[in-house]
Amino acid sequence: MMMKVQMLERSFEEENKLEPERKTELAKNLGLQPRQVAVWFQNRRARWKTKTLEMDYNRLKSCYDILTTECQSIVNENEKLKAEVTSLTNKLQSKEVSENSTINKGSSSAVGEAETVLALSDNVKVEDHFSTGSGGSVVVDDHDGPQLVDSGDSDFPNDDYPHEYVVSVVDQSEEDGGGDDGQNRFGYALEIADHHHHGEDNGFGWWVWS
DNA sequence: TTGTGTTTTACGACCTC
DNA sequence: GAGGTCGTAAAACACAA
Repeated sequence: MMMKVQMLERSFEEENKLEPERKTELAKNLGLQPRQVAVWFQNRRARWKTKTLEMDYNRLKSCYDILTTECQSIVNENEKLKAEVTSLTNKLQSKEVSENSTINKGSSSAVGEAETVLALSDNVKVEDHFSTGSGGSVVVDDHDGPQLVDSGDSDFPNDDYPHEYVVSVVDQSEEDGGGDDGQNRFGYALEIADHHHHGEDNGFGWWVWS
């Protein structure tokens, strides 16, 4: 009996579909009914499919976990940079105020100029402090996640961050208004997985991870 | 020994080529 | 119509209590 199963397994490894000739030959060699051989192959294919689905699930899950961690570190970095922007903006404003008071102590003709400078400084936008003039990349945060506004001269190290990666982040926040539920993250993970690990179909129905 | 969970075998219903 | 998948019942098996 054990021998028969081993032979069936070997035959299944060679080819998981059963042609009529092979079926009758196997049945003859094993002393089984052709119907039994056919049923055995049907059940074996079902078990194989269940197993591959399980493997696919585990691979996707681990990929998702990695991407979730990466995403969280990017969010943390973003928070750090935002805090830095706030701090530097405050410093700049207090410096401008102290300079104005110095001017006020001077000639009365300087008062008008100081008022002009103050008025201008009030209109300065945060983004302006980052602007490099023309063609510079600016990352703003009016959604939950970072958005690449102008990729013309981005500071993203392109070798380390493939295009698909950057575009994916933008697409997600635009589509759902910056939502961050599990489903969107999962879609994101799948997308990244697809781009990063485009292993070829090995004929067994599961991915090969590079 | 027995109750319980898992695996294997077999079958019917339905689908595809 | 042959042969595939899918869902499921029943038998066989493994194992803890």
